[in-house]
Amino acid sequence: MAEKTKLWYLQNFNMFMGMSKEMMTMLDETTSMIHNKKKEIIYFPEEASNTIYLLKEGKIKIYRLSEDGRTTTLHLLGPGEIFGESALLGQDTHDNIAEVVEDAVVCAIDRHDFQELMGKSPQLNLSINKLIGFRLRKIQAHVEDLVFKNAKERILAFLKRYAETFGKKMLDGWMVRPFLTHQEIADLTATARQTVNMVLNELAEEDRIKFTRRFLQVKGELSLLDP
Amino acid sequence: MAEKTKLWYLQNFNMFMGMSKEMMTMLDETTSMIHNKKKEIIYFPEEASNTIYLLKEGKIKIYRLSEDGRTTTLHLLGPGEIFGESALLGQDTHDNIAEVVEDAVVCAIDRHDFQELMGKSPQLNLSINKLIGFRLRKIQAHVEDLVFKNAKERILAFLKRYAETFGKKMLDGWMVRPFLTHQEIADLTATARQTVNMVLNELAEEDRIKFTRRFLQVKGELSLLDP
DNA sequence: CAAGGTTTGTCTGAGGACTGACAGTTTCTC
DNA sequence: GAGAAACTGTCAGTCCTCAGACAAACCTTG
Repeated sequence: MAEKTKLWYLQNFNMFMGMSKEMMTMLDETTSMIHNKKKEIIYFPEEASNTIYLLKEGKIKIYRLSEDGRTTTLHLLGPGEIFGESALLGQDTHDNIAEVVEDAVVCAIDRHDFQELMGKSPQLNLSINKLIGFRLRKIQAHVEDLVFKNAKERILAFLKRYAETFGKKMLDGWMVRPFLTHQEIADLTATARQTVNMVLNELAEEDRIKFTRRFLQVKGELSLLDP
Repeated sequence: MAEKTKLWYLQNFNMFMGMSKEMMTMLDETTSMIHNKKKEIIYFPEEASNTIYLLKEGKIKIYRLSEDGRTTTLHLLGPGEIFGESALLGQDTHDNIAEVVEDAVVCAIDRHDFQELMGKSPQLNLSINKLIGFRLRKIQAHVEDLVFKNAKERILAFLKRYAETFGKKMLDGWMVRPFLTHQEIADLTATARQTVNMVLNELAEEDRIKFTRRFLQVKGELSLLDP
């Protein structure tokens, strides 16, 4: 794949659609593009949040650790999403961990620069509001899942969303590549690794999905993953 | 208690601190003050979200119902808080239920009027951002509690927050009045009513709290409620 | 390509917390 | 103030899902 320029990335960011040329230039001048390898940590809780990140390629997870070392993942983000938004919301430190799940390209923008931009562009302001609204809705749905659904239902719901968000529609179903480890799915659904394993094999048994370490294939419409 | 005027309420809303007199007047003209009785529903999911609400007095809960009639409460709001904010976040319908828990006085503002105000006042814009950030943080903490804590710990954590937020510090501890029903606490902590009952009696047994249907008293510092 | 680390597959036992049931209290309403 | 409705208290049984243990398969990195 040909190397892409930062400007190319910025221009293809939904959020910046309809932004004037001057502003794009300013944006281009004030951002820095960073390549991150899997397992790299982008920020920690308590760390000062002076930067907004735009995810260009790869996947990032936003998660938390408990005192005794357990993990729960709040968001799994893909290309086109923003993170580190605490900086825009009146907090001066992060409260989650952001870690690279798949090698990523990220644009970093200083919070002040970004806020200046926001001040000048009601467009951008609106986009950010929408984004935060979306984030809020997503996590409320997560709470709902945690409370109302059992382990199997949560895993199914997650697989469906995952395929929907990151997969490609094929003639005979959906294909997502690469796939996650069972442990990663467990962290995303607040279940145990063994439970994920069981559910996944059950689904394969029933011929609803096919999976290896490398890919997940849903053998038909995503409604196949409804409970 | 003497009746208070709408303007009085508006002026004492943190969010509007530092707002010009003209804007306050405009606000006063475009809002309507509503008194709501316990159990009244302010909005439903799917309902168009054309209004922002400012809670002046009383308590409101924001919650969800499952298909089979179970309930989980996402937020319990007190005076000074805003709700119905979906309208500001690019959604045209609500996705939760808002219900009065304690007789409430609410100011309703049309979303367009409010957005116009926001456009004119960066102050207000900032306040709203902070508020949304706060909301986001709160619900992330809720997820963390759901995943990492067991039922008893969740109930303890809730009681602590509840006393902190709504209680008064006394010579010998904290007093909150009125108290919630066990079922309401269960809905807030994703536990069963019977479990709440058990934990509450256990705490009273240990002389850490005292409670009736009318009040909750914490017999000392709030750290008494740490697990 | 060998060795070590990581991930998957499977089974078993244990326990936290829910459900249901019902009696006893308190509060509300007419 | 009486009756109904709502809430609290308690117990026993059940079940979901987690935790632990270990072998096998797979990947990756010198």
